[in-house]
Amino acid sequence: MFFITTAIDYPNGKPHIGHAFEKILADVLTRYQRLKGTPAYFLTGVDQHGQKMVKTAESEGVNVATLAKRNTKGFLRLWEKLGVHYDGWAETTDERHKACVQAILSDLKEKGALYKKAYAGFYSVRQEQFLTDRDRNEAGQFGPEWGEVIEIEEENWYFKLSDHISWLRSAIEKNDLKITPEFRRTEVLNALERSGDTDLCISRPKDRLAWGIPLPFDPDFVTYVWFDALINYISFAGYRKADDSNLPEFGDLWPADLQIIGKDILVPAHAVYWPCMLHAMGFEGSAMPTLLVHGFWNVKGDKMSKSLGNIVDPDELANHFGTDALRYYLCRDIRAGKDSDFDLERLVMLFNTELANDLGNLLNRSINMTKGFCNSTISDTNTSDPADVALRESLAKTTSAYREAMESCEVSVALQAINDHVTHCNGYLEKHKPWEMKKDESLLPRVGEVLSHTAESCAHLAVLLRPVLPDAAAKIFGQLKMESLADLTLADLTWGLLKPGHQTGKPKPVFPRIQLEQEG
RNA sequence: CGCGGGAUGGAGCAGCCAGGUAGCUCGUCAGGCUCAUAACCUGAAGGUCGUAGGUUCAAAUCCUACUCCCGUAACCA
Repeated sequence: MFFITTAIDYPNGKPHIGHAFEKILADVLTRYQRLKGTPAYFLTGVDQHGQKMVKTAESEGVNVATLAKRNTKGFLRLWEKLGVHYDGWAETTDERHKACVQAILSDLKEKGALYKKAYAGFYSVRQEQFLTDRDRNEAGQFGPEWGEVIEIEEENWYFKLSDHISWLRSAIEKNDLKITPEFRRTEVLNALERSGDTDLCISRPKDRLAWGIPLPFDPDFVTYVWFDALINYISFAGYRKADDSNLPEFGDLWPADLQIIGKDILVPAHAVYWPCMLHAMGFEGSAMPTLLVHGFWNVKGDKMSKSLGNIVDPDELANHFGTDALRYYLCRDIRAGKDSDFDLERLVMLFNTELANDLGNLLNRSINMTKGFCNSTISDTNTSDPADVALRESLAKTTSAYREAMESCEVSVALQAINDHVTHCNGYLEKHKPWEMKKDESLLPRVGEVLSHTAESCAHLAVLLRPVLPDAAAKIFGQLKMESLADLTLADLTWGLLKPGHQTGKPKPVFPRIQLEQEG
């Protein structure tokens, strides 16, 4: 089973375009595995615990549990709208998750991997957090933004992270823990080079933060983010599950084939803490996951932020431009782990040119002419005309380039490969001009062959497009009267899907052009 | 300071790891076509590939130095 996870989001507000991108990417890669015929399991969810949630709840004057529930619904609704089909849904307030977290913590305590110690430092009462030297201003003082700053001492629980750092380094060097793209792996190794031998604080006193999972061996404390949120990847995969939990079999899923995360939580959370936690629990190098790190969507060169007020709302975009346009754009306009700029005009441009003008129009003209000139009937496509052979070669090239790109999670490159064949097909039609040929009755058989070549191409391309645009692909299958293609695997994607004599359907634009409203 | 990324025709990007006619999309200009979603096709203009050196028969691609831009700087309990 191919196991894909994403980061779990804080539902302390509405999901933005970055949240949507990550989930769509995971959805696309999951669907690709199934297209290959590989069983796949996609886990995503929300992290409902933590200080952020408590603060937001306070500022909105609602109970934190209520806030979590309400905002989680917003995420669920969006995933439904965007066609993000997950198999497992992780919520950190889930009792099954809590039980797993507590079992793990008890174990680690037994093994001596946890200890309690006191820490003294400067604490901001207003911000409810300890301050470090980095929070000091140029004058070396804690500025007024922190409010009253007092020096206090507090006990907490720590995880012996330092015991695992040298193991981690070799695990990454040996590629037991795989990190893609490559430059992110370099970054992690460099970070480890400079790492100290400090341990990781994993608790908060209950009187300071009660919204979390209590430590099973010290109920005055709740576990803090790491041993809560990160554990979701295994707790919801069935690690140490109860018999009646209705969770999957852990052995079927772990290790995760792809853990999709943003660049912000790679170091230290996912590349340091997480593997070390797993190692402490007894997971060996062979049981380490693969991390797929993506970049961010910026807006006109700036990071998206509430203060700049440039947050892009995926829900609104889907309403205005449709799910296809949004999914296509997010998959098309960002490359392997890099940042990209979100640009509405490009979203519209890419949809209109590549989907509406090129692919959509190719399908439309092919079916339309087949209907008008050939009685909607497909001809034999095992021909030997050089142009036909070249077309089939182009398709084969596209298919293999697509596969190679998808295997390395480069969805954008895979879509480019699809476009290449679309362009070839449109040129092929221009060259043969079936609309001219049909005037000569003796050429009608050839007209059928030509049109069947482009129709067959559309069938193939729609299958390849299925992971990214499942609904649009289904529409294409419908117009070709080839609904069964929705279940076809890559291995069965061979020339001759449309049999001679097959009747195609009625043409109807699959990707209606987006008309930008006239400015006023 | 360190670490990572980037600098390629008007715009956005690929190519660089495995040196050998600089590629894609959009835009611009000129043609063609009319089956099609005012879509499609062809051709053209436009780049000394950030700067300066070096290696080589040959460098966008390798090496060195530098400039500018972006991100990040993990123990924050």
